[in-house]
Amino acid sequence: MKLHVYNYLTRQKEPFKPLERGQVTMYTCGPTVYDHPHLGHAKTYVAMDVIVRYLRYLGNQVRYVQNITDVGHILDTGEDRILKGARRERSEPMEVVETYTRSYFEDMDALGVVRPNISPRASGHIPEQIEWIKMLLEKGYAYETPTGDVYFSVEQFPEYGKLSGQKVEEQEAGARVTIREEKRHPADFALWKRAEPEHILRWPSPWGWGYPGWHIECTAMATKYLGETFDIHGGGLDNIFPHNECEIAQAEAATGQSFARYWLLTGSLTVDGVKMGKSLGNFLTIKDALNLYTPEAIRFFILSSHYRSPVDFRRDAVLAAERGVERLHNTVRMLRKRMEDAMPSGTADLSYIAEIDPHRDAFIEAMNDDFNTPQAIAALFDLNKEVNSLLTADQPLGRGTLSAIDGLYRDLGGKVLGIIPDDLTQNVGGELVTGLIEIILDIRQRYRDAKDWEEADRLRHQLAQIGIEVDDRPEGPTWHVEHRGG
RNA sequence: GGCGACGUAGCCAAGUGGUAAGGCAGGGGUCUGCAAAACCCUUAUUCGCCGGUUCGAUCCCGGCCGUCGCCUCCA
Repeated sequence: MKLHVYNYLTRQKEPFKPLERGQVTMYTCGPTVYDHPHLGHAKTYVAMDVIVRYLRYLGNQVRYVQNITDVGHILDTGEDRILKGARRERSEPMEVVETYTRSYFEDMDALGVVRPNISPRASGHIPEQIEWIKMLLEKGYAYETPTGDVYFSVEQFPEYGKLSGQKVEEQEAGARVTIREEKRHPADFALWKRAEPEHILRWPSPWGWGYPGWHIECTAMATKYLGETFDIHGGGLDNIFPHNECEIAQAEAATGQSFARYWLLTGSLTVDGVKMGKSLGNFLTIKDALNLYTPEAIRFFILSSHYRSPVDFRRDAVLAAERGVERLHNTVRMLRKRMEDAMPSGTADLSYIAEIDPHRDAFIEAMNDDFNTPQAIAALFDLNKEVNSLLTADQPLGRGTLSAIDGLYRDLGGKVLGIIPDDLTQNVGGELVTGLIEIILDIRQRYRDAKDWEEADRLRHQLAQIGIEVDDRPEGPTWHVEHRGG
C-alpha cells in the first residue's frame, strides 16, 4: 500500500499525493516563545518530526516550515503573552523571545527533532501580515472598528468551521466567548490590534500603531514560503479551533484558493491522566524530562502510541519505554561490535539479507498506513528478535550480512524514528575517562583470571554505582553508561 | 450547552467482520563463575456494559456507563 494519511479536513484516510511529485510542502504551528517548552511540545513536534523524516525516507524533498510566535499571541485579558513574560522576568520583550527561542531549539535538538528548513518569526513578517489584512478588508471579509482594531468577520466566510466542525451559531449558546462591544459577531477574531505608545511591541500600519493578531501570522508565513496552496499543515489537535480554523478562513477568503490540502493533527498529551498545567502542579518542561529520561526513551514513548491518539505521560510507562529502547540498543551495540572483526563478505551473506527484507517491508507497510509508528516499532522488534538469534547463534557472519542489518537499523530506527543513534558508543567524559575505564576493566580481568570473583564483582559494583554497567560477554567485557530514570 | 476522541491482558499499545501485533512487568527453562544481555516456553476463550444487523462482531449500527480533549491561553 502506498502512503495514506488521515486528513482532518475530510475526516478520512486518503492516499497522499503532493502537488508536485517528489516535493512536499509542509507547515506546522510552532511555539509561542514566552516560557520553556513543555512535554506537550515534545509530543507534537516529535510526531511531526517522524512524519517529515518518513516523507524524506520515501524520497521526497520536504520543505518544512515552522513558525516562532514572538508577537501577537493575545490572552483573553487582551494582554500579549510575550509582554506578560517580559513583565514576569523584568526584561525586554525581545529578550524574552530570544531566551525562549534558544531554549526551544536546544530542547528540540536534544530530542533529535530535525530542524525545520525555515523557522520564520512573526515579528519579522509584520509587513506581510499587514498586506493580508489589507486584502481581507478590500474583499469585505474584515472591518475596522472605531477604536482602530481590525476584525475578521466570520459571517462573511460561510465555510468557517469546516475543519473543526464547530458552527458559530452554536458557539453563542456556550456563552463562554468573551463579548466585545466592538465586534459584529462574537466569533469574529482580531487581525490587528491598536496599541498605545507604552506597548513596546507595536508597528505602524494603515490603521495606526498596533500589532497583528495571533492567527494571521501563520497564514502569512505559511503562504509566503510554501505558496497559497501547500500540501500538509500539521500541529496539535488542541489548536484546531479556533486557531487552525482562522488560518483557513483568512487564507481562503483572501486568495479564493484552498489553503492546506492535508491537515495532520496530533492528539494531546496529559500528565498522570490530566491536562498539564502550571496551576495543577504537573507542569513538566522538556528540560525536566531530559533530566529523568533519555531522549530516545522520550521519543520511543511518544512514538509507541499513534500520533493522533492522546498520550498520558506516566513515570512507569516512560520507564517501560526506556527498557524497550534499551533492548534495541543492546542488539545494535552487539551488532556493531561484531562488525569490527567480521569476515569479508561472501555469498552466504545474500541469503541472510533476503531474510531481513520482510522486516523492512513490514515497517514501511505500517508507516504507509497513516504513520502507524506503534506497528512500525513492532516490526523493529520482530527484526530485533531475529537478529539476536543470529548473533548469539554459533555461526560465522559475514560483513555483508552484518552491515546490511546495521543499515536497516540506521534507516528505520535511526533516520526515520530517531530512536537509535548512529553512534551508540559511549564517549562520555572523553578519551581520558574511556582510557581509565579500560584500565579498571583490565585490572578486573586479572582478578577474574585468578578466579578472585569477590574482587572482580566489587569493581563491577563500584562502576555500576557511578552508572557504568559492565557486561561480561564470551568475547570479553563491554561497558556502557546507564541512564535510568532517576 | 456545542464539537470531538477514547475505553483491548498487571501496565503501555497496535489491529481485523471469521475468535487478538509488539513492548514493559511476572512465571518456568537454556546460557554464564556470578550478574547482565540474549534465546526458548508461558501470561486476554477475550477486546467497558446492553441491545441490533450478520452464518459469524472486539472491529458495523443504536443506547448506556466511564475517561479525556477542545469551545478561553495552550502543541
